[in-house]
Amino acid sequence: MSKRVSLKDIANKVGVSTALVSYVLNGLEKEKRVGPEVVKRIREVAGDLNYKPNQIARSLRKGSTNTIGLIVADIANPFFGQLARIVEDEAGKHNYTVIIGSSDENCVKSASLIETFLDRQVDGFIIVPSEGCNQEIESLVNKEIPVVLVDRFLPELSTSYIVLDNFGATYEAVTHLVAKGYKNIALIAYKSSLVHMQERIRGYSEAMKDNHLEQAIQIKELSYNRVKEEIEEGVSKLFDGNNKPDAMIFSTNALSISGLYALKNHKIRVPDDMAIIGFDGNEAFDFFYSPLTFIEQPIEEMGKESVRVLLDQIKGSKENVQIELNHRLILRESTGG
Amino acid sequence: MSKRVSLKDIANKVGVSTALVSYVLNGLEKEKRVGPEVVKRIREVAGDLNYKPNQIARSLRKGSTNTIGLIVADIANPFFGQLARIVEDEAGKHNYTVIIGSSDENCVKSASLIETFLDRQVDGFIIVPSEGCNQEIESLVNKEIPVVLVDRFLPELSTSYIVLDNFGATYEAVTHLVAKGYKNIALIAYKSSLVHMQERIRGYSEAMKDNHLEQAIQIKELSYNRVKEEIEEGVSKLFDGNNKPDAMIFSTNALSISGLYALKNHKIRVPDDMAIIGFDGNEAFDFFYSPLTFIEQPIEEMGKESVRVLLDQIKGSKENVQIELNHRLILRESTGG
DNA sequence: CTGAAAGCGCTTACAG
DNA sequence: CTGAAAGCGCTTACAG
Repeated sequence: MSKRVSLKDIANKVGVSTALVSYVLNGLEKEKRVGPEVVKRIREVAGDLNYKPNQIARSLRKGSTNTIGLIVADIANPFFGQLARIVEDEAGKHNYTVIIGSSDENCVKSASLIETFLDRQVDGFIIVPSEGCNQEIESLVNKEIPVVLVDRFLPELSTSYIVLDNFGATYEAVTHLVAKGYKNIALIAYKSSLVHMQERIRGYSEAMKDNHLEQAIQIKELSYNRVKEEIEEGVSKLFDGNNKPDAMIFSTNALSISGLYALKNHKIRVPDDMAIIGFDGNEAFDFFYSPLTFIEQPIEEMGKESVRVLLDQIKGSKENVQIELNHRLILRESTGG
Repeated sequence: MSKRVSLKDIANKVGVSTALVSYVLNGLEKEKRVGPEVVKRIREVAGDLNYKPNQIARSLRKGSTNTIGLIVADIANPFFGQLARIVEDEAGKHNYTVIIGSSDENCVKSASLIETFLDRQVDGFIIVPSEGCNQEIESLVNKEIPVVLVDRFLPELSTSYIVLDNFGATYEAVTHLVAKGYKNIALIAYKSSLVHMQERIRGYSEAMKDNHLEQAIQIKELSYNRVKEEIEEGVSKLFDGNNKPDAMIFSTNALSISGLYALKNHKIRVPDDMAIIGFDGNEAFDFFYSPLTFIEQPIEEMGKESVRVLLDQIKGSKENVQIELNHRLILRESTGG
């Protein structure tokens, strides 16, 4: 491997110190400090030698790496893939690089990713927090390492975060179904104490109560790691029960997809046997024979804002910015057109 | 921010040199070199102080970063998201971190990502090469920087790569359609000189010829940046033409999805008006009213192999490993069940 | 056998 | 005003 060109190589060739080369190449010569012909010569030689600064050395010296650590639940999940793409683009505009890790909603993996990224001296974190990982994130906060939570937040912790108006999203979903004449509305959720899930559940429950449907409340809470098995079971049970639902709301993208497979297997007709509302956009929603009404999240805004807020913190802002973004309910055939 | 603990802090506390601490903590004390009580004490203090090595300093010193640069077309595309996830997991097992960039099939962006990653001293690259970027990748090869191409390769360059048997994939797709009685089979492709696309086109063409259907060959080549517009146009034209196709093969995941939207808009009935074969698995394929027959790629193997081959190169192997993985044709209703 | 000293490639406080 | 020297936090060749 041909050795990389360093500041020293340029300095030797021009006959000045590396310090001066560094000043010039970083545009800090302040003109007066050095003759214009030397500046020109340094630039020339740097160009000829195709000099590229070694960011690792610079990072060590400056104590910052221009790197953001992004931890999502699973980069293969389209919602997080899209989010990661926005983060990548936004960070890139500001000369930051992103390293990405998938936690699988698992606390041990999250902790290990945080540690790895910390060892690599990331300047800040954007994290989709998993259940029960408060401690790991709290320790970042205590160390005053910039961190922005996204998609969910931890109410016990005082951090910046960007989330959806989860309560409003499911509340509106119920309201829409009620307006369409549905009454036995079930919610499919994850078994999770995380606030985004609790808020989606609360939005559903409150809306049901406000519509005097509390006796029809049915919530199926599934385990993240056993969704496929449990959703089949859950759908069967809902249908064998006494108050068979006439509508279902899925509270995440992945649950929606799994739910659609279950409905397909059970040959349940949408919206005749049952109306359906999904979460997040998804191509599969469009090609389901009865295109899905769904709760749309502003992923782009979510990604952009999280980068913006994080960079502010990296630049020194001590303010916690807590943003709730608005959903949009996209109406289609699965709730009666 | 509480200052990080460094080797020096431990050394001071124990009363030895940082060198010794480094040896001990890296398990290189060779026992004899230092008394067991000192080893114990160093380990103790490191634990008490919660010492974490600074990887940036280590990287600068060692000249390697344990970081892989992964460049895909678009991390938000599920195919690349899944690939990235495999790469992340495999790399993690070997203590490597992955930085990801999306090129949008654009040469300028690819070049800029390569440069950024190079400045950050990645130990090697896994790249989905874009059209016309031979020069950038060639320069990596010339600098003897480990690089593995994935999904596609550049025949002019001698590098390692992991790709699909693209020729075989479309060849079998045609064969299957012919066996089902279809004759006017069209191919929807990208306008691209990249070898994976050319091979898919060649597989289609050869299979058509081998089945004496050369007069029915119809290939629509679309621009990556204008797929949505052009596919509508393309589908319309195919249907207005003299030899209206009775079957279509889509040659990528994204083309398949766009194609399904077009078919839906044009109210073309699958498989009665037209049989369809998609590329890659996709949830949307399952929920299309006529579930799609598709060419399945072994994404997991592709990701694992690319990491394995890259790490071999990083460890010094000079051998170029060129692997063609087998597709599987998954038969479903869109080609007649 | 042992451990202090040099050095990776930068940046910038500070001595002259 | 100028630029040499110190130092970021490690690792390891090498002098003793």
